[in-house]
Amino acid sequence: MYDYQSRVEELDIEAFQTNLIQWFSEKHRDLPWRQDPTPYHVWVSEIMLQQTRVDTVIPYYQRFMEKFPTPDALAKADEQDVLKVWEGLGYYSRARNLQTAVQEVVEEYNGKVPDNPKELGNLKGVGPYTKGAILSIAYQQPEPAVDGNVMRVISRILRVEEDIAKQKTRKLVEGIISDIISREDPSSFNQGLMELGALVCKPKNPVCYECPLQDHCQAYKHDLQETLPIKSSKKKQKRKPYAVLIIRNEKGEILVQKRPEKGLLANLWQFPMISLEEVDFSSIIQWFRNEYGLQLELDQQVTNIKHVFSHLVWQLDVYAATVKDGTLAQDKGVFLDYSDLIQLPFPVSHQKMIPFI
DNA sequence: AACCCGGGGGT
DNA sequence: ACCCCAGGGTT
Repeated sequence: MYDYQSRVEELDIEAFQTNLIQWFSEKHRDLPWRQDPTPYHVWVSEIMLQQTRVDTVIPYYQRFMEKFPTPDALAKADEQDVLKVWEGLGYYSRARNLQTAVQEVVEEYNGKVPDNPKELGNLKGVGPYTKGAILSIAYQQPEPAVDGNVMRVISRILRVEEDIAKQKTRKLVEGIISDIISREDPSSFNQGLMELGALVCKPKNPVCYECPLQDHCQAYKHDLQETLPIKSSKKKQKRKPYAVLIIRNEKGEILVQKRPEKGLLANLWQFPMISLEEVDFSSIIQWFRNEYGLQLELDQQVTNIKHVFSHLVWQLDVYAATVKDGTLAQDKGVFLDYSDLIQLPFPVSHQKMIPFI
Protein backbone atom coordinates (compact mmCIF):
# COMPACT_ATOMS: atom_id res chain seq x y z
CA MET A 1 0.00 0.00 0.00
CA TYR A 2 1.21 3.48 -0.87
CA ASP A 3 2.50 5.58 2.04
CA TYR A 4 0.39 8.73 2.20
CA GLN A 5 2.45 10.37 4.94
CA SER A 6 4.19 12.68 2.47
CA ARG A 7 0.85 13.86 1.07
CA VAL A 8 -0.38 14.64 4.59
CA GLU A 9 2.79 16.65 5.19
CA GLU A 10 2.11 18.68 2.07
CA LEU A 11 -1.28 19.72 3.43
CA ASP A 12 -1.67 23.10 5.07
CA ILE A 13 -3.45 21.58 8.04
CA GLU A 14 -4.25 24.89 9.77
CA ALA A 15 -5.94 26.27 6.66
CA PHE A 16 -7.68 22.94 6.00
CA GLN A 17 -9.20 22.93 9.49
CA THR A 18 -10.23 26.58 9.33
CA ASN A 19 -11.77 26.29 5.86
CA LEU A 20 -13.72 23.16 6.81
CA ILE A 21 -14.98 24.34 10.20
CA GLN A 22 -15.95 27.77 8.86
CA TRP A 23 -17.89 26.17 6.02
CA PHE A 24 -19.63 23.79 8.42
CA SER A 25 -20.66 26.60 10.76
CA GLU A 26 -22.28 28.45 7.84
CA LYS A 27 -23.78 25.65 5.78
CA HIS A 28 -24.71 22.80 8.11
CA ARG A 29 -28.24 21.49 8.09
CA ASP A 30 -30.39 22.02 11.14
CA LEU A 31 -30.95 18.41 12.19
CA PRO A 32 -32.89 17.28 15.30
CA TRP A 33 -29.94 15.50 16.91
CA ARG A 34 -27.80 18.62 16.55
CA GLN A 35 -30.06 20.72 18.76
CA ASP A 36 -28.80 19.19 21.98
CA PRO A 37 -25.94 16.78 21.19
CA THR A 38 -25.89 14.77 24.40
CA PRO A 39 -24.07 11.43 24.23
CA TYR A 40 -27.44 9.61 24.16
CA HIS A 41 -28.83 11.81 21.39
CA VAL A 42 -25.68 11.41 19.30
CA TRP A 43 -25.62 7.67 19.94
CA VAL A 44 -29.22 7.04 18.87
CA SER A 45 -28.85 9.22 15.78
CA GLU A 46 -25.59 7.54 14.73
CA ILE A 47 -27.09 4.05 15.02
CA MET A 48 -30.12 5.11 12.96
CA LEU A 49 -27.89 6.75 10.36
CA GLN A 50 -25.90 3.58 9.70
CA GLN A 51 -26.54 2.76 6.03
CA THR A 52 -29.57 5.04 6.14
CA ARG A 53 -30.19 8.49 4.70
CA VAL A 54 -30.65 11.59 6.85
CA ASP A 55 -34.10 12.38 5.44
CA THR A 56 -35.31 8.88 6.24
CA VAL A 57 -33.99 9.01 9.80
CA ILE A 58 -35.45 12.37 10.89
CA PRO A 59 -39.05 11.26 11.63
CA TYR A 60 -37.85 7.99 13.20
CA TYR A 61 -35.47 9.89 15.46
CA GLN A 62 -38.21 12.24 16.60
CA ARG A 63 -40.66 9.44 17.38
CA PHE A 64 -37.91 7.48 19.11
CA MET A 65 -37.00 10.37 21.41
CA GLU A 66 -40.64 11.03 22.28
CA LYS A 67 -41.02 7.41 23.28
CA PHE A 68 -37.58 6.78 24.82
CA PRO A 69 -36.24 10.20 25.89
CA THR A 70 -33.52 8.84 28.19
CA PRO A 71 -31.22 5.80 28.41
CA ASP A 72 -33.31 4.71 31.39
CA ALA A 73 -36.55 4.77 29.39
CA LEU A 74 -35.02 2.75 26.58
CA ALA A 75 -33.43 0.25 28.97
CA LYS A 76 -36.78 -0.48 30.60
CA ALA A 77 -38.81 -0.71 27.37
CA ASP A 78 -40.30 -3.88 25.90
CA GLU A 79 -38.17 -5.02 22.94
CA GLN A 80 -41.27 -5.40 20.77
CA ASP A 81 -42.13 -1.73 21.41
CA VAL A 82 -38.61 -0.72 20.39
CA LEU A 83 -38.91 -2.76 17.19
CA LYS A 84 -42.31 -1.21 16.50
CA VAL A 85 -40.78 2.29 16.55
CA TRP A 86 -37.99 0.98 14.30
CA GLU A 87 -40.45 -0.70 11.89
CA GLY A 88 -39.53 0.14 8.29
CA LEU A 89 -36.10 1.54 9.10
CA GLY A 90 -34.33 -1.75 8.42
CA TYR A 91 -31.32 -3.49 9.94
CA TYR A 92 -33.41 -4.37 12.98
CA SER A 93 -30.42 -5.79 14.86
CA ARG A 94 -29.35 -2.15 15.27
CA ALA A 95 -32.38 -1.55 17.48
CA ARG A 96 -31.91 -4.71 19.53
CA ASN A 97 -28.18 -4.08 19.96
CA LEU A 98 -28.81 -0.46 20.94
CA GLN A 99 -31.23 -1.48 23.66
CA THR A 100 -28.83 -4.16 24.93
CA ALA A 101 -25.99 -1.63 25.04
CA VAL A 102 -28.11 1.04 26.77
CA GLN A 103 -29.11 -1.52 29.39
CA GLU A 104 -25.41 -2.14 29.96
CA VAL A 105 -24.78 1.59 30.30
CA VAL A 106 -27.56 1.86 32.89
CA GLU A 107 -26.34 -1.14 34.87
CA GLU A 108 -22.56 -0.85 34.57
CA TYR A 109 -22.02 2.89 34.18
CA ASN A 110 -24.88 4.31 36.23
CA GLY A 111 -26.59 5.56 33.08
CA LYS A 112 -23.67 7.68 31.86
CA VAL A 113 -22.46 6.89 28.34
CA PRO A 114 -18.73 6.04 28.57
CA ASP A 115 -16.34 8.76 27.41
CA ASN A 116 -13.39 6.54 26.50
CA PRO A 117 -12.70 4.40 23.41
CA LYS A 118 -12.29 1.12 25.26
CA GLU A 119 -15.58 1.01 27.18
CA LEU A 120 -17.50 2.62 24.35
CA GLY A 121 -16.17 0.20 21.75
CA ASN A 122 -17.17 -2.78 23.87
CA LEU A 123 -20.83 -1.83 23.78
CA LYS A 124 -22.99 -3.91 21.45
CA GLY A 125 -23.44 -2.27 18.09
CA VAL A 126 -20.80 0.41 18.70
CA GLY A 127 -18.03 -0.06 16.13
CA PRO A 128 -15.10 2.17 15.16
CA TYR A 129 -17.26 4.75 13.42
CA THR A 130 -19.97 5.16 16.07
CA LYS A 131 -17.37 5.19 18.85
CA GLY A 132 -15.48 8.01 17.14
CA ALA A 133 -18.67 9.93 16.43
CA ILE A 134 -19.81 9.87 20.08
CA LEU A 135 -16.35 10.78 21.40
CA SER A 136 -15.84 13.65 18.98
CA ILE A 137 -19.37 15.07 18.70
CA ALA A 138 -20.65 14.60 22.26
CA TYR A 139 -17.37 14.70 24.20
CA GLN A 140 -15.19 16.92 21.94
CA GLN A 141 -12.36 14.39 21.80
CA PRO A 142 -10.07 14.37 18.72
CA GLU A 143 -10.99 10.85 17.57
CA PRO A 144 -11.55 9.86 13.92
CA ALA A 145 -15.10 8.98 12.84
CA VAL A 146 -14.71 7.50 9.39
CA ASP A 147 -17.90 6.73 7.50
CA GLY A 148 -18.56 6.45 3.78
CA ASN A 149 -18.60 10.23 3.38
CA VAL A 150 -15.23 10.69 5.07
CA MET A 151 -13.74 7.85 3.01
CA ARG A 152 -14.84 9.57 -0.17
CA VAL A 153 -13.74 13.08 0.84
CA ILE A 154 -10.31 12.00 2.07
CA SER A 155 -9.70 9.69 -0.87
CA ARG A 156 -10.28 12.65 -3.15
CA ILE A 157 -8.35 15.21 -1.10
CA LEU A 158 -5.25 12.99 -0.84
CA ARG A 159 -5.81 11.05 -4.08
CA VAL A 160 -6.09 7.71 -2.31
CA GLU A 161 -6.39 5.04 -4.98
CA GLU A 162 -6.85 2.01 -2.73
CA ASP A 163 -10.17 0.14 -2.71
CA ILE A 164 -12.33 1.89 -0.09
CA ALA A 165 -14.31 -1.33 0.42
CA LYS A 166 -11.29 -2.79 2.21
CA GLN A 167 -10.88 -2.54 5.99
CA LYS A 168 -7.24 -1.65 5.47
CA THR A 169 -8.18 1.51 3.62
CA ARG A 170 -10.52 2.58 6.42
CA LYS A 171 -7.67 2.19 8.91
CA LEU A 172 -5.41 4.20 6.64
CA VAL A 173 -7.99 7.01 6.55
CA GLU A 174 -8.42 6.83 10.34
CA GLY A 175 -4.70 7.39 10.69
CA ILE A 176 -4.84 10.37 8.34
CA ILE A 177 -7.76 11.92 10.28
CA SER A 178 -5.87 11.45 13.55
CA ASP A 179 -3.06 13.52 12.03
CA ILE A 180 -5.20 16.36 10.73
CA ILE A 181 -8.23 16.61 13.05
CA SER A 182 -8.78 19.92 14.85
CA ARG A 183 -7.87 19.74 18.52
CA GLU A 184 -9.99 22.82 19.23
CA ASP A 185 -13.22 21.60 17.64
CA PRO A 186 -13.12 17.91 16.69
CA SER A 187 -16.92 17.84 16.59
CA SER A 188 -17.22 20.43 13.83
CA PHE A 189 -14.24 18.93 12.03
CA ASN A 190 -15.71 15.43 11.84
CA GLN A 191 -19.26 16.57 11.18
CA GLY A 192 -17.90 19.00 8.61
CA LEU A 193 -16.25 16.19 6.64
CA MET A 194 -19.48 14.18 6.70
CA GLU A 195 -21.65 17.16 5.81
CA LEU A 196 -19.29 18.05 2.99
CA GLY A 197 -19.54 14.49 1.68
CA ALA A 198 -23.33 14.64 1.78
CA LEU A 199 -23.82 18.14 0.29
CA VAL A 200 -20.79 18.92 -1.90
CA CYS A 201 -18.32 16.07 -2.30
CA LYS A 202 -21.08 13.75 -3.48
CA PRO A 203 -20.51 10.31 -5.06
CA LYS A 204 -21.76 11.53 -8.45
CA ASN A 205 -21.47 15.07 -9.79
CA PRO A 206 -19.50 16.61 -6.90
CA VAL A 207 -19.98 20.39 -6.69
CA CYS A 208 -16.31 21.32 -6.60
CA TYR A 209 -16.90 25.01 -7.24
CA GLU A 210 -18.71 25.19 -3.87
CA CYS A 211 -16.04 23.27 -2.00
CA PRO A 212 -14.19 24.99 0.87
CA LEU A 213 -11.36 22.46 0.48
CA GLN A 214 -10.79 22.92 -3.25
CA ASP A 215 -7.30 24.38 -2.71
CA HIS A 216 -6.31 21.27 -0.75
CA CYS A 217 -7.78 18.69 -3.11
CA GLN A 218 -5.49 16.46 -5.18
CA ALA A 219 -8.40 14.90 -7.05
CA TYR A 220 -9.64 18.32 -8.16
CA LYS A 221 -6.14 19.35 -9.17
CA HIS A 222 -5.79 16.29 -11.42
CA ASP A 223 -9.46 16.18 -12.52
CA LEU A 224 -10.01 12.85 -10.75
CA GLN A 225 -13.03 13.87 -8.66
CA GLU A 226 -15.35 11.72 -10.78
CA THR A 227 -12.92 8.79 -10.75
CA LEU A 228 -12.21 8.60 -7.03
CA PRO A 229 -12.88 6.88 -4.75
CA ILE A 230 -12.27 3.40 -6.14
CA LYS A 231 -14.66 0.82 -4.75
CA SER A 232 -14.92 -2.85 -5.67
CA SER A 233 -18.45 -3.85 -6.66
CA LYS A 234 -20.41 -6.41 -4.74
CA LYS A 235 -21.99 -9.44 -6.30
CA LYS A 236 -25.67 -9.37 -7.15
CA GLN A 237 -28.48 -10.82 -5.09
CA LYS A 238 -29.96 -14.32 -5.26
CA ARG A 239 -33.66 -14.71 -5.95
CA LYS A 240 -35.78 -16.72 -3.52
CA PRO A 241 -39.40 -17.63 -4.40
CA TYR A 242 -41.99 -18.07 -1.64
CA ALA A 243 -45.71 -18.63 -1.25
CA VAL A 244 -47.17 -16.48 1.53
CA LEU A 245 -50.50 -17.43 3.11
CA ILE A 246 -53.03 -15.02 4.59
CA ILE A 247 -54.95 -17.61 6.58
CA ARG A 248 -58.32 -16.80 8.13
CA ASN A 249 -60.00 -18.98 10.75
CA GLU A 250 -63.72 -19.35 11.45
CA LYS A 251 -63.65 -16.25 13.69
CA GLY A 252 -62.09 -14.18 10.94
CA GLU A 253 -58.72 -13.96 12.68
CA ILE A 254 -55.43 -14.11 10.76
CA LEU A 255 -52.48 -16.41 11.41
CA VAL A 256 -49.21 -14.60 12.14
CA GLN A 257 -45.90 -15.91 13.49
CA LYS A 258 -42.81 -14.46 15.12
CA ARG A 259 -39.58 -14.97 13.22
CA PRO A 260 -36.61 -16.66 14.97
CA GLU A 261 -34.53 -14.60 17.40
CA LYS A 262 -31.48 -14.83 15.18
CA GLY A 263 -30.85 -14.19 11.51
CA LEU A 264 -32.74 -12.16 8.95
CA LEU A 265 -35.49 -9.92 10.39
CA ALA A 266 -35.03 -11.47 13.82
CA ASN A 267 -38.02 -11.24 16.21
CA LEU A 268 -40.21 -9.50 13.67
CA TRP A 269 -43.62 -10.90 12.70
CA GLN A 270 -44.85 -12.30 9.41
CA PHE A 271 -47.56 -14.26 7.66
CA PRO A 272 -46.53 -17.89 7.12
CA MET A 273 -44.25 -18.21 4.10
CA ILE A 274 -43.18 -21.39 2.37
CA SER A 275 -40.07 -21.71 0.24
CA LEU A 276 -41.05 -22.83 -3.24
CA GLU A 277 -37.54 -24.23 -3.62
CA GLU A 278 -38.25 -26.69 -0.82
CA VAL A 279 -41.98 -27.32 -1.28
CA ASP A 280 -43.66 -27.72 -4.63
CA PHE A 281 -46.61 -25.37 -5.01
CA SER A 282 -48.96 -28.24 -5.89
CA SER A 283 -48.32 -29.91 -2.51
CA ILE A 284 -48.63 -26.85 -0.26
CA ILE A 285 -51.99 -27.83 1.23
CA GLN A 286 -50.70 -31.26 2.19
CA TRP A 287 -47.41 -29.86 3.48
CA PHE A 288 -49.25 -27.29 5.58
CA ARG A 289 -51.49 -29.90 7.17
CA ASN A 290 -48.41 -31.93 8.16
CA GLU A 291 -46.45 -28.98 9.55
CA TYR A 292 -49.19 -26.82 11.06
CA GLY A 293 -52.00 -29.30 11.73
CA LEU A 294 -54.54 -27.27 9.77
CA GLN A 295 -56.54 -28.24 6.73
CA LEU A 296 -56.71 -25.23 4.42
CA GLU A 297 -58.70 -24.21 1.44
CA LEU A 298 -56.74 -22.02 -0.92
CA ASP A 299 -58.99 -19.18 -2.08
CA GLN A 300 -57.09 -17.03 -4.58
CA GLN A 301 -53.83 -15.21 -5.15
CA VAL A 302 -54.24 -11.67 -3.86
CA THR A 303 -50.96 -10.05 -4.91
CA ASN A 304 -47.32 -10.70 -5.58
CA ILE A 305 -44.46 -8.74 -4.11
CA LYS A 306 -40.84 -8.43 -5.10
CA HIS A 307 -38.77 -7.39 -2.13
CA VAL A 308 -35.11 -6.48 -2.57
CA PHE A 309 -32.62 -6.85 0.28
CA SER A 310 -28.97 -5.90 0.07
CA HIS A 311 -28.02 -9.55 -0.40
CA LEU A 312 -31.11 -11.32 -1.76
CA VAL A 313 -34.45 -10.86 -3.49
CA TRP A 314 -37.69 -12.33 -2.19
CA GLN A 315 -40.29 -13.17 -4.82
CA LEU A 316 -43.51 -13.47 -2.83
CA ASP A 317 -46.76 -14.90 -4.22
CA VAL A 318 -49.47 -14.07 -1.68
CA TYR A 319 -52.59 -16.24 -1.33
CA ALA A 320 -55.73 -15.96 0.76
CA ALA A 321 -56.70 -19.18 2.50
CA THR A 322 -59.35 -20.40 4.93
CA VAL A 323 -59.10 -22.93 7.76
CA LYS A 324 -61.45 -25.86 7.16
CA ASP A 325 -60.41 -28.21 9.94
CA GLY A 326 -57.73 -29.12 12.45
CA THR A 327 -55.87 -27.56 15.40
CA LEU A 328 -52.84 -25.30 15.12
CA ALA A 329 -49.65 -27.12 16.15
CA GLN A 330 -47.45 -25.82 19.01
CA ASP A 331 -45.22 -22.76 18.33
CA LYS A 332 -46.51 -22.29 14.81
CA GLY A 333 -47.98 -18.85 15.39
CA VAL A 334 -51.15 -17.26 16.68
CA PHE A 335 -54.49 -16.18 15.23
CA LEU A 336 -55.15 -12.47 15.80
CA ASP A 337 -57.75 -10.01 14.65
CA TYR A 338 -56.74 -6.95 12.66
CA SER A 339 -56.54 -4.48 15.55
CA ASP A 340 -54.17 -6.74 17.52
CA LEU A 341 -52.09 -7.70 14.52
CA ILE A 342 -51.18 -4.16 13.53
CA GLN A 343 -49.64 -3.58 16.97
CA LEU A 344 -46.83 -5.98 16.04
CA PRO A 345 -43.63 -5.07 14.17
CA PHE A 346 -43.62 -6.39 10.59
CA PRO A 347 -40.89 -6.08 7.95
CA VAL A 348 -41.93 -3.85 5.08
CA SER A 349 -42.43 -6.82 2.74
CA HIS A 350 -45.21 -8.14 4.98
CA GLN A 351 -46.62 -4.70 5.84
CA LYS A 352 -47.44 -4.46 2.15
CA MET A 353 -49.75 -7.47 2.49
CA ILE A 354 -51.84 -6.05 5.33
CA PRO A 355 -54.17 -4.10 2.99
CA PHE A 356 -55.07 -7.41 1.35
CA ILE A 357 -56.37 -8.94 4.58
C1' DA B 1 -10.99 -11.08 4.80
C1' DA B 2 -15.54 -12.43 3.40
C1' DC B 3 -20.07 -12.61 4.23
C1' DC B 4 -24.47 -11.35 6.44
C1' DC B 5 -27.87 -7.87 7.62
C1' DG B 6 -33.07 -3.69 5.20
C1' DG B 7 -34.98 -0.28 3.13
C1' DG B 8 -35.40 3.81 0.45
C1' DG B 9 -33.97 7.19 -2.89
C1' DG B 10 -31.26 8.99 -6.80
C1' DT B 11 -29.96 8.51 -11.59
C1' DA C 1 -30.74 -1.77 -13.27
C1' DC C 2 -27.45 -0.06 -10.53
C1' DC C 3 -25.49 2.68 -6.95
C1' DC C 4 -25.48 4.84 -2.61
C1' DC C 5 -26.36 5.64 2.19
C1' DA C 6 -23.32 9.02 9.34
C1' DG C 7 -21.51 0.39 9.61
C1' DG C 8 -21.27 -3.57 12.75
C1' DG C 9 -21.41 -8.55 13.87
C1' DT C 10 -20.04 -13.11 12.83
C1' DT C 11 -17.21 -16.60 11.07
